[in-house]
Amino acid sequence: MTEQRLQEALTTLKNSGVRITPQRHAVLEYLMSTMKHPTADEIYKALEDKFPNMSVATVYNNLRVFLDIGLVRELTYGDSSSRFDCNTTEHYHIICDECGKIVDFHYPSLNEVEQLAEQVTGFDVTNHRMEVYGTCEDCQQTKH
Amino acid sequence: MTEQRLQEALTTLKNSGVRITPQRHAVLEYLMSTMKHPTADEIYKALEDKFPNMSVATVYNNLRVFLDIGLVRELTYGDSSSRFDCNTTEHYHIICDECGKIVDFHYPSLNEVEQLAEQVTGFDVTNHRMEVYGTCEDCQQTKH
DNA sequence: TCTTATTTTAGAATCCTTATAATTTAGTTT
DNA sequence: AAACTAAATTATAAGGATTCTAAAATAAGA
Repeated sequence: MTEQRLQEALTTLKNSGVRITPQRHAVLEYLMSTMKHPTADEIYKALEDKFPNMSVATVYNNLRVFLDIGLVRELTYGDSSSRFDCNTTEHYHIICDECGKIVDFHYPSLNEVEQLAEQVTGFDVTNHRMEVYGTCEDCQQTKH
Repeated sequence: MTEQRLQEALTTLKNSGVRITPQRHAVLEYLMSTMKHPTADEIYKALEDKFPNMSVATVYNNLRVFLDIGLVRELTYGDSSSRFDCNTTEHYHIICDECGKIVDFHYPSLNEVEQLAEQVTGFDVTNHRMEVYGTCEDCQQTKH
């Protein structure tokens, strides 16, 4: 399943004329294996055992390549560094104010939002993003 | 109207034990007078005629104070620097992909989103934000 | 007016990200 | 299988946004 997606992604890379290097493969594999939405630095640290000589620049370079091809999405919130999400299906994020956990959040179409926005503002709308904030179940329990 | 809001904000500051300095006043006044959603640096530049000796740090310090008190909201998008919005009423933003313009966008309650999110994820939801992207009317015309 | 805690200032420091230039390498061609 | 070449990696420097620091200035109360 994850393996399947990885193979598809590798094919997409090849078709785009992008070489498959061990580092690139590892970054992609890590992104696909985790449910977290890691920062560049988290990816870097997660792979430093396997690739002790890998440069942070390599992580950034590859994330940029994946972004350009549409294999990942960049998430920017208030905190300092970007997070990366390789789930490219339509979904939103819900973020815990306490622990910072980011959870994928699916629900029925909000496409009418885009239509409504077009009517109200006259924009030619291409997409939208939404984040919901709150306290996750774990942190609700921890709170006395 | 803007004057009214400014007075209210100043009162809020006083009640929070925050001193009203000329620089602080000017930053707040500028934020309230513009429909743009300026960056810290834009505010700094806009005030450099009035306050040639003001430090950028002062702008950042004051924005932080306003944020803590809830007088402004911080908007973080993909681009490098944060933008600040002193419209604290419920609204969303629609952003032009071409020129970067940010327009306030009002429409009927999306509170059901928060309710639905609670049901699906078990989070205790406090708020949400949404950005819609597209091409504004000006840029649609410019495009041949 | 005097006092003091807060604010401002200038500049250094930090963090995240991108640029540079030299070295290595993936993948094709011979 | 060896050679080739464009692309990728590396280490490091550079960049931009923001925060920190310590000294000087000042708002607002006594």
